[in-house]
Amino acid sequence: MPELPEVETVRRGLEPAMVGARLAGIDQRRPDLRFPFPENFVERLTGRRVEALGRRAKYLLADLDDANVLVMHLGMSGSFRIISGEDSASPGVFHHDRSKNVAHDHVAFTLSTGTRIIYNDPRRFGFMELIARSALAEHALFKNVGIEPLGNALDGAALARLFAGKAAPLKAALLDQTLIAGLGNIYVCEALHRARLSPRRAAGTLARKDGGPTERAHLLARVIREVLEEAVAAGGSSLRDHRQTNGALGYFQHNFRVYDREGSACAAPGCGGIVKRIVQSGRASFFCGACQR
DNA sequence: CTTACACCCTGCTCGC
DNA sequence: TGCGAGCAGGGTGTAA
Repeated sequence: MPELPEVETVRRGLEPAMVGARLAGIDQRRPDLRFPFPENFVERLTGRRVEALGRRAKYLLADLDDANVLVMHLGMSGSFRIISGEDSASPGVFHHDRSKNVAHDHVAFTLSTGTRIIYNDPRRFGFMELIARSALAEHALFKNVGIEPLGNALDGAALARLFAGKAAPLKAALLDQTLIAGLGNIYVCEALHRARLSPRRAAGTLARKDGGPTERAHLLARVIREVLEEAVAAGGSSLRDHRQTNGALGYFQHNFRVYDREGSACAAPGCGGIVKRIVQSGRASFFCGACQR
């Protein structure tokens, strides 16, 4: 489930349970996910206190009291759930969720508070890494990561600067994590619809000849921020993660205007177009051919 | 430098 | 009902 809003939702759900607690026990149930776990993963984590839980792009970053950072990526199918403990229900985190196949519970953290936090990932495209905090920014995982779309750095001028001269389609440019970090397939489709921009349009067309932003660049920057903020407020989108209880998690999927809505009427008032599905660089793009240009 | 594509892996849905 | 094909929210490595 994880694009920026989903990862941020998970972060907010885990934060009250994890921050301030020690990792009293770690149950690592296989040697690898997408990549091998770090050497001595269990030994290096046991007894560490979590000082903060942050997010960069689609990565969760747990600051530890030994100046290392536990970096966690959810891949396509990763999720965390919280078992028992004193914590209250938290959005974005599965509590006592029986819909998860425990065969895919790959890591379980037992906290000093008694709470257990379990990482489940059927496809195993996620991974965990331990990196010295001082080396984080220059680490291969992060040195080329682009700007945060919810930070102050994203505006029309930034988009124009990043996209100037690019022949690549807007869809590909927005998915490129080295330019803007955290957007994924859903929110790129949704943002482009809100900006009435075709996913096939060349990214460079959002910059003027002098490199400055066009009106469309300002609009796109604004709607990217808007759709991400709305999705975070909704607890992200839950597509294939069926929840038994706790309606607090992820209802932004009900607000999709184009994603996975091929054949539906365009949601734009008075448009009358039909949502189309095309494939761009191997991934589905949903858009209205009538109002997105 | 681009851009395109296969691939990693499991599970679900759809059409026959 | 069974079965294979195709597809899925991500990222990387390779090739052209």
